[in-house]
Amino acid sequence: MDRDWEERLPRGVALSWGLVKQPQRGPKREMSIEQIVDAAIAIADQEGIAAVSMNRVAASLGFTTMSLYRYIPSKDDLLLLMQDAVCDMPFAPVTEGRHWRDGLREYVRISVGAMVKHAWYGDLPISGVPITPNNLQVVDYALGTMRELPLNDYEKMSLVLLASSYARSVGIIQRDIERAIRAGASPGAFSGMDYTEALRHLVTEERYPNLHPLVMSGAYTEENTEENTVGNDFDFGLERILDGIEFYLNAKK
Amino acid sequence: MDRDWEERLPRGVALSWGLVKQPQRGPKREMSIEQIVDAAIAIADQEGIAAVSMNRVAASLGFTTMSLYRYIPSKDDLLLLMQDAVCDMPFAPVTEGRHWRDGLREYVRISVGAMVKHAWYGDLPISGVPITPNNLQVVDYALGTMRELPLNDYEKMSLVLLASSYARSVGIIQRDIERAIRAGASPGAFSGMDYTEALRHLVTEERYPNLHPLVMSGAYTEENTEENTVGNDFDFGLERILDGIEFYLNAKK
DNA sequence: ATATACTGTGTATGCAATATACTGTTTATA
DNA sequence: TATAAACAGTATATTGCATACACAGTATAT
Repeated sequence: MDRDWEERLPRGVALSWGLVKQPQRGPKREMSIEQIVDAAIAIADQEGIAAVSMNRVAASLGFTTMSLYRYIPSKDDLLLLMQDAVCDMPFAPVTEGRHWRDGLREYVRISVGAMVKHAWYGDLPISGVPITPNNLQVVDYALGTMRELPLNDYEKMSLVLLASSYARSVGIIQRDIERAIRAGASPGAFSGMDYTEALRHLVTEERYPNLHPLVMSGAYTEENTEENTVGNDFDFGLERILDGIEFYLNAKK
Repeated sequence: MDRDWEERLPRGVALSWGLVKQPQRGPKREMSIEQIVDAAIAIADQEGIAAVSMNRVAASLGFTTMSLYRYIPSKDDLLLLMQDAVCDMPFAPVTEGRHWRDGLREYVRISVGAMVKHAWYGDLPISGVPITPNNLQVVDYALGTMRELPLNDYEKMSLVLLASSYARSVGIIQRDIERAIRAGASPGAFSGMDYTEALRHLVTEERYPNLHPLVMSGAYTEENTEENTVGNDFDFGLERILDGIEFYLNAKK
């Protein structure tokens, strides 16, 4: 009955698992961790992660700055909880006969969606392997898509890493595109578009022989064309990942 | 001869391209941007990105805090320059007959190496598509590995995104592993190892049916085994990416 | 009943980024 | 060559932040 392992967890992580003992005496609490995290997320959604300060969050709930520290021991822990909260994603329950490719596609699609909805998510660093509950739920879902595949644990983990890192990158770019559109860019003018002209001057053929043609054609800054919608572009990489997995599975047989 | 595009660049980006005009009059400068960035990187390498403050950097060079602002307009810009400096990577010059798979492997290997060397790199968010000179050099190199392949620009960009995002994720995990080892973890005890025991209690079979077995076997927290070195594990995902590309190339023929 | 563990608050500290004003220096130009 | 303009590094001040600490009031275990 050793509970040593609880103490070894970082405070914020312990909080995320609900491992911090509820107080028995004293006045009733007027807030909750969930409430605080929700308030912080609301602020971040509207004004960016930089607008999230302990003061700001507390004020938005009608309390003083220091009251938050009765619930969450530090701002870093608050950010951790925000991160984990975003990982509470609406994955469809796994249906029986679903193909693994469809499952992984769904996984990436939902992940990207969450990152677009919470644009600040990509601004928080990934500190290491997920160890918070919702984040692990995401990993569990991803693993679930590969349940029937003849792969060992290490292979599966490696593929989860592959898919999730791709989702993150795509999520960041998608977010930037939506930001640019929302900021009033003409529809069809995208992400790096503000810099397209500058890059055409700076990315010289001599110094960037391989990149140069892509900048000139507009492919680099993701200008939309008839044959190449951004969405298709992103799907392309995902399909290559899936192809790679499929190829490996076939080779194993 | 319109130079409008220069003004439209963010200040830090303009700096990274050396577009800011050198002063003509006044006293000789006693520092340089390069010097400042190097000093900041040295601090970050030793004590982490949190230790990098304008005051700290200036003091390490023997100047006052405010003197830095004569060179770099804001701390964010300094971080941007640090990021770009790390992207000055020692890619081997492209040899003629090299196979594209070897090229992409090299690309990922060097990228991961840079992230391990500068552990803080993964703590800086990716703000969007690369637009600084060294970062673009990295992109150029990655594109160069695919020079001979019958792919259009969008396909190539998508694959660069795929490879670089994988490199970043692996780099972060590798860094964590090295950190843990350096922090005195027994060799063979890795990344999430401090939390392994906790996760064994928390990741229940009911709630995490797919993840549970991996946590129990130690595969999730990357415990090393005879058949599965961490290095091999990381290589695995990369080979699947390469397989996916190869599969696609063959299908096109 | 009362000591204890808690609540939210008010105040204080220290650090960080950065604006602004200052003194002294170099150079273009009148 | 004189001198004004543009710059260098500095000193000081402002603002906002995270957070420690002490307080007054409140619920509960003993």
